[in-house]
Amino acid sequence: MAETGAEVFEEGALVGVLTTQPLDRLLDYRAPEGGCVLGALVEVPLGPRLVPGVVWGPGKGDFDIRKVRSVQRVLDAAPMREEMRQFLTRVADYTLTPMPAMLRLATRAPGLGDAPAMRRVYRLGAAAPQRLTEARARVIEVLGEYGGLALTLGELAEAAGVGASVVKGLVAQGAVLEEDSPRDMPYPRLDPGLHGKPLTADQAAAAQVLRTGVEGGAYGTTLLKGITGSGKTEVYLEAVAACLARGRQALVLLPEIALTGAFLTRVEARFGARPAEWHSGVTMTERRRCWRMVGQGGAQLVVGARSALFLPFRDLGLIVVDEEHDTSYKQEDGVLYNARDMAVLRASLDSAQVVLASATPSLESWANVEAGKYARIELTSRFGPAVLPAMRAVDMRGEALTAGHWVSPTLQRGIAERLARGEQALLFLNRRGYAPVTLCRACGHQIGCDDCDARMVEHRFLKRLVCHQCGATRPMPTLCPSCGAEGRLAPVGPGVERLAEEAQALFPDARVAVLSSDLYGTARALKDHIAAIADGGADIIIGTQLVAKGHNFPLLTLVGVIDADLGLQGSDLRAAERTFQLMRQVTGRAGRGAVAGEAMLQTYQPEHPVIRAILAGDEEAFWRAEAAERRAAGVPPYGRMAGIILSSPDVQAVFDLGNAMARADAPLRQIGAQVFGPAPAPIARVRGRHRVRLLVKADRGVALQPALAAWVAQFRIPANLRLSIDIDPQSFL
DNA sequence: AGCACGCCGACT
DNA sequence: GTCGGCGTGCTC
Repeated sequence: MAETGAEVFEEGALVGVLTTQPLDRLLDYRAPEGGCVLGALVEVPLGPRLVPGVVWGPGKGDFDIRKVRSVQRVLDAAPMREEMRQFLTRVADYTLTPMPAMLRLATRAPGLGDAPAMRRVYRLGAAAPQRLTEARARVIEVLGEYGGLALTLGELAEAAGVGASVVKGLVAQGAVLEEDSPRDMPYPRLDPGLHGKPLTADQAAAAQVLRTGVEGGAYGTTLLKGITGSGKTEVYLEAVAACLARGRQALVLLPEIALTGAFLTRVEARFGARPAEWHSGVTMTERRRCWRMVGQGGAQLVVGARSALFLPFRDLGLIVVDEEHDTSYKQEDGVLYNARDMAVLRASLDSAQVVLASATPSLESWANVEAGKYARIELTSRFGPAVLPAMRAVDMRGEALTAGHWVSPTLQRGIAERLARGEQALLFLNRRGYAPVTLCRACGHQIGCDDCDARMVEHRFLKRLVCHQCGATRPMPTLCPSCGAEGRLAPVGPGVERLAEEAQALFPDARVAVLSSDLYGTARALKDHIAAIADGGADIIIGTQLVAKGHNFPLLTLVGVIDADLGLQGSDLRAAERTFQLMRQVTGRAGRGAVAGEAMLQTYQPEHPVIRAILAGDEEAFWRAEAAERRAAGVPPYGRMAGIILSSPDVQAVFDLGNAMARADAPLRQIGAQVFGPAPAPIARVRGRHRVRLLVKADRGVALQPALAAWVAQFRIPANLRLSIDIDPQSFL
């Protein structure tokens, strides 16, 4: 496993090349003139085209030797390191992604195939200028001022206030030298020795623990927990400093690119220069520079989005995953991976440390701490113990609510009180899906599926109840199966828009604002909107989890959680987590605002342990109750799940294949896994493609991926049908 | 992924 | 008789 130096293939030797073309195996080529090393980035002929690839190993020699062609050329980039090749292989195995797609992720640099971009620069020459005109003198003066620094023609002409011809004239005389230099410059050195903000004793102790970890030079993961204002960033920047001081590279992952600007400024204040940046908002030129410099060691610190995990670091010593609980770490990048988990994998291969920072860690990380896999450091607030909002449950079984309404009279009175005092109220919807749950307004009974733990939802067109887990349907009953009340069954679960309408109807004079990420084109527009609202631009705010992202609302004193029950029965596991996190974040602000906050949780199950733990504000109790729920249901992190999405313009085709897959489940039964579905996917149609979802549930510790691969391999997938596998899906609707 | 080859309908 | 539809198959 140790890297055998630089393994060299002599010219003409057979090499196995992994290309970015969707072929499921390596292709044999002959090493080019001058040979090539293992891991070399190359360009190979494939049919009529040239495609990028990586020399992955010796050739197998099982292909007609007369048809083997030669590697066209070796690209001018650092060869892919052994750790990186292993990382790609492991991520591919875990996420069941074909290797070419992994390679595309790892070579997503613009201009990779190009020769290193050069630019023409100008510096002072040896010869003295003839006929020293005023313009010529200014050029010489500017070049003198900039010392040895080379300027481009445009920069020089502008600085000297002359035309390009003046410079060219001086070049002709030899008074100014014209030369080519690489366009991609190393990033300015960061100085880990500069002094950071003074740390409290608490923070200094935490920083010391992280520093010790980094200095050990081995793998380890630490959960760094601390509420907003507890100095998490300062603390992990100390770990970054220790890493840079050892000469290793560091990576800080942020969940949203909107957060990078502020973070770069903090890095500059701490280390005296700005680090490399990697995310979708960065220009092509800058990306190329970042990718190359990371590979050459000209970038010490990268701040970026999740795809930065696939940059070609030479010697990565530390990965910080900030806001590790954030769900945007798991998203489609062509490859479905969870950046938090893959950061841990990459670090373990690179003998690097991981710091997972969050005020409200994910249950997965909490469970890993409990299991002894991660260390944990907790920062207490410098403002003293957190002040929780006054929280109480609104027992919805006793509230007079008509169908289609969600704001209980109790919550309504609370809102009226706040509005009268000129304060703000937030109505919080903690769910992601769109399907409402069917429940009895008399007793709170939720109609569940006979075969699953999931609740059933009303399908408007079919006028039947549908289980969104397994797809089973049954007629809509008129009587409650539990208490027998007639006509009290209703679909519950508003969308933000309908909730906003209801709030406006209840409070005609109030200004109602909806906060939803899909309502705004850009992150900037959204941020401005949030700032305006926080400033008092609205009286009632309707929002989903988005609101819970670290914005300060000084006027906000009442939070109403519309349906605190969602998620208690497994439809969206993280709903309870989000409710709890919101309570924490409101807490974080209450300490700073002048007025005490209040929270009302509308629930049909006030005695449920998870609800009780939220109300008690007892974090450990909440985690334990939530962990117990999930353990009992056998869902992550105590069981394993995979979602399979089939999509095609042809509805019949997706259901046919889905049903066939559900029947041919022998490979899954072998490992004791179960298949549910097919059922319509959470978003049943996307851009004209019908989507169907199957869910696979297995015990923890079984080899799920090989079984899934064997299961899927039984079928021939028609050309216009796409099958994607989502390991560890975020929601199971 | 491309881009070939290959076997069945409406055109000069 | 051909031009062309995109369904299967190959690319080292």
